[in-house]
Amino acid sequence: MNKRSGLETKKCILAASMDVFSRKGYTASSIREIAKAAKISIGTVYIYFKNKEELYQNLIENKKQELTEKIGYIFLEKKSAREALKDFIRIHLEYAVKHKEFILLHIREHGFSFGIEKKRAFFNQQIEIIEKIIKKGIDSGEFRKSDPGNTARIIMGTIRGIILTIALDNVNVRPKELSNFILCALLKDKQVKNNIP
Amino acid sequence: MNKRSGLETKKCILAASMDVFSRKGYTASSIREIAKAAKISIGTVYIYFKNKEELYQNLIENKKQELTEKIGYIFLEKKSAREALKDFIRIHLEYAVKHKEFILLHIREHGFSFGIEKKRAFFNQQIEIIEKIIKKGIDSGEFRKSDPGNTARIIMGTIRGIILTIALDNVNVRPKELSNFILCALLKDKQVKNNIP
Amino acid sequence: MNKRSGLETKKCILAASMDVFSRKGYTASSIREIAKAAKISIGTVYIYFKNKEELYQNLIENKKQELTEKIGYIFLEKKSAREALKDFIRIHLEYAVKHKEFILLHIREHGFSFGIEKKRAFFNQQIEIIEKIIKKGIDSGEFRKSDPGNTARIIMGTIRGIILTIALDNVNVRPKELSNFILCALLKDKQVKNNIP
Amino acid sequence: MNKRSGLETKKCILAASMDVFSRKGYTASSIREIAKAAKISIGTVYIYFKNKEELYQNLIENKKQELTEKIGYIFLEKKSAREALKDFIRIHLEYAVKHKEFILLHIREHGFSFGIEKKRAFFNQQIEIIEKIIKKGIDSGEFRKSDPGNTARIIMGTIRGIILTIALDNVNVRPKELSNFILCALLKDKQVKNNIP
DNA sequence: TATGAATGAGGGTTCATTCAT
DNA sequence: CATGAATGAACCCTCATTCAT
Repeated sequence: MNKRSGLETKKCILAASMDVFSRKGYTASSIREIAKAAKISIGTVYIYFKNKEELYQNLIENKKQELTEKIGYIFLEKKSAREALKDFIRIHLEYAVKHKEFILLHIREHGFSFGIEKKRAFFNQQIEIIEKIIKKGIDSGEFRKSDPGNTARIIMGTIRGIILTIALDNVNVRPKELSNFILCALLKDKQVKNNIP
Repeated sequence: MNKRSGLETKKCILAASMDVFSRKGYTASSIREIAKAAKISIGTVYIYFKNKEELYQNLIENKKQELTEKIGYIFLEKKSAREALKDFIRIHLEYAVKHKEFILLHIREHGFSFGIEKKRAFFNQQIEIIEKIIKKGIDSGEFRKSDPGNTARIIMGTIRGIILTIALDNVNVRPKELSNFILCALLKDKQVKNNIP
Repeated sequence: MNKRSGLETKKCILAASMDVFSRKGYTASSIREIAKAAKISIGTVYIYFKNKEELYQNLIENKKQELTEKIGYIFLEKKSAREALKDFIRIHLEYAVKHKEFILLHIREHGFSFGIEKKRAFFNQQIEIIEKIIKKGIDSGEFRKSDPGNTARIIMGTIRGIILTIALDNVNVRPKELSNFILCALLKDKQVKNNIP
Repeated sequence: MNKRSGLETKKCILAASMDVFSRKGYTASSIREIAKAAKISIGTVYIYFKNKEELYQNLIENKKQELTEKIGYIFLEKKSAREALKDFIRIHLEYAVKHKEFILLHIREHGFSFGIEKKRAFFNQQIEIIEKIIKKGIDSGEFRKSDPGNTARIIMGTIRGIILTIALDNVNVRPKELSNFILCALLKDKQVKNNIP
C-alpha cells in the first residue's frame, strides 16, 4: 500500500491505460490489465474513474486538448498561406510521431458507440482551418484556383492517411516531403524545392 | 433448421460475421450474435470454422483477394502513366465505397495481434505498383522528377486517408477530384482539368 | 456435462435457489452458491433465467400461485362461515408448514425494492376472503356483530403471526388450536370445543 | 470534519446505520452508505465498531433493551389479568408504531447467521410473561379455562402478526381493537365493549 | 449436418477493511 | 480522533467453446 498523492496515482492510471488501450483497443483491454500495468489494485482504478468508459473518455479528451491547443496558437499571425499550411502539416505530423499510441486508439475506436460525434467535430474543425488557409492563398495569388472546401477535405484526408501510415506501419514520413507534395498541387508556379532529397 | 447446402451455410455465416464484425469490431462481436444474424445455431458456426479467429481471418482473406484481383487485371496494358494512376485511384475508391464495412474492419483491427503481417504486405505491394507507374511517368516525361519511392508512399497514404474519410465519415469524395489533386502535384505542366466543378 | 432435459434443469435450479434464498435472503445469496447447490455451472443458470432478479421473481410467482389456487378452489361451496374459516386457517397453516422456506423468503424480502406491490396485493386479497366469511357468519347469526374489515385484518394478522412463528422458530401450532382461539373471539355462543388438549 | 465528542459520533453512526439497515437489510447496506449518511468518513466507522457485524449487533441490542425495559417496569403491580394483557398489547403495538424501522430490520434478519439465539430468547421471554398473565386470569376466574402455554404462544403470535402488518404494510391497527379481539377469545363472559366503532 | 444444453474462465464493478498521514 | 487512498476477494454476468443427441 504505497501512499502517493491522488494526482500521481491518477496520472499513473492514465498512462497505463493509454498503453493498454492503444495496444489492444477498448473492448479487448481489461481493467485488471490496466491496474497491473499501473502497479495498483483493481479497486484503486475505480477510486479515480467511475468506470471503464469514463477512463477511456478522459484519456481521449486529455490528448485531444493538447493537439487543439497547439494548432490554435500558431496560426493567426502567419504571413503567407504557404507557410501556414507548412506549419499545419508539420504540427500534425510531429504530433502523430510523438503520440502514435493515441492516434492508433483514436482511429481504431472511431465508430465506437460513444464519443463519435466529438471525434467528427474535431476533424471538421481541422478541415475548416485548412479551408481558410486555402482561401487566403487563392486570394493572395499564391495558390491556383480551386474549390477550397473540396481541396481542404482532400488535404486533410491526405494528412490523415500519412498519419495512419506513420502510426500503423512505423514508417517515417518527413513533414517537408508531404508539404512539398501538397504545395506542388496547390501553387500556381511550381516554385517548390524539388522534393528529391 | 432450414436445410441448405454446406457452402450456402458457410457463405451465410461469412456475410453475417462481416456485418457484425464491422459494426462492433472483433472483440466486441460475439459468436452468439453472428449465429443469430445468420439464423443458425451457435454450434453450427463451429462446424464451418475452427474458432472465432479463423472465421475472422477467413473473412479478411476473402475480401482482400477480391480487391487484389481487380487491381491486378487492369494495369499492365495501360498506356500512359497518367491514365494508369487515374485507374488505380478510381478502383481503390470505388472499392472503398462498395466495401465500407470491410475497410472499417480492416483499419480497426490493424495492429490486432494476428494477421498484421499480411496486412502490411498488401499495403506495400500497392505502394510498389504506384512506384512503377511513377517511374514510367518520369521516364516518359509526363511527370516531374521526384523520388518515386517517397512519392508513391505519400500517394498511397493519401488514398488511404481519403478511403478512411469515406468509410468513417460517410463523406463522398469523387475519384476524379482526388486524381486531379494528385496529378497536379505530379504533372510537369499543369494541364489538368481545373478541379472546380 | 450431464445431458438432461431443459425442464429438469430449470426445476433443479428453482429448487436450489429456494433453498439458498430462504436461508440467506436475496442479497446475501450468490449465483455461484445456487449453481453449486443445483450441481450445475454458473453459466447454466443464465440459460434459464435472465438474471438473479428474474430467478427470484420466478420463484416467488411459482409458489404464490400454488397457494392461491388451493385457497381459491375450496371456498365457494362451503356451508357455514365457521367451517369456511376453519378451512381457511388450516390451508394457510398447512401450507406454511410445508413451505417454511418460502414463507421465510417471502417475509424477509417484503419491502425489498421489487415485487412489493404484488405481495401486498396477495395479502389484501386474503383479507377480503376472510371479510366475506365474516360477513356471511354475521348474517347467518353464527358470529357476533363486529366490523368485518377490522376483524378480518386482525385475523389475517394473527394467521400471519402464527405462520411466522412456525417458520422462524420451528414451533408447531396445530390449526385446530388457532381455529378455536379465533372462533372463541367470533362466535356468539362459546360453543367451541374447549381448547385444552 | 466536524469536531464532536466521541459519544456523539457513535450515536450518529448508530442512527445512520439504523436508517440504512432497515431500508436495505444487512447485506445490501454498505459501510460507505452508512458513513455518508452519518456525514463521516469510512475509516471513522471502524474506530467505533470493529466491523460491520458488530455495528449491526450493537444496534439490535440497543433497541431491544429499550423495549425490554418498558415491558418490565409496568407489569408486576397490575391488578386484573385483563388490564395487564391490555397494557402488554398496547406497549408492544406502540413500540411497533414508533420503531417500524427496527421491527423491519429485526424480522428481516431473523434467521441471519448471527444473533438468532438472542432473538428467540427475547421472544420466549415475552411468551412467558403472557403465560403468567393468563394463569392469573384463569385463577381469578376472569378467563376461560385453557392451556396457558398454547394460548400464550397464540397470543404472542397474534401480536407479532399485527406488528408485522403495521410495519410492512403501514396499516394502523389500534391497540384497543386487538385487545378486544383477544379478550373476546379469553374472557368467560363476553363483557367486552363491542369492537364496532 | 445441425442443435442447444452445458461449461468455467474472465470481464466490469463493489465493498469491507486497513493504515499512513 | 479523523481521513481517504489502497487493497483484493467476491459479486453478477458473458462468452468462446464442446459434445451428446
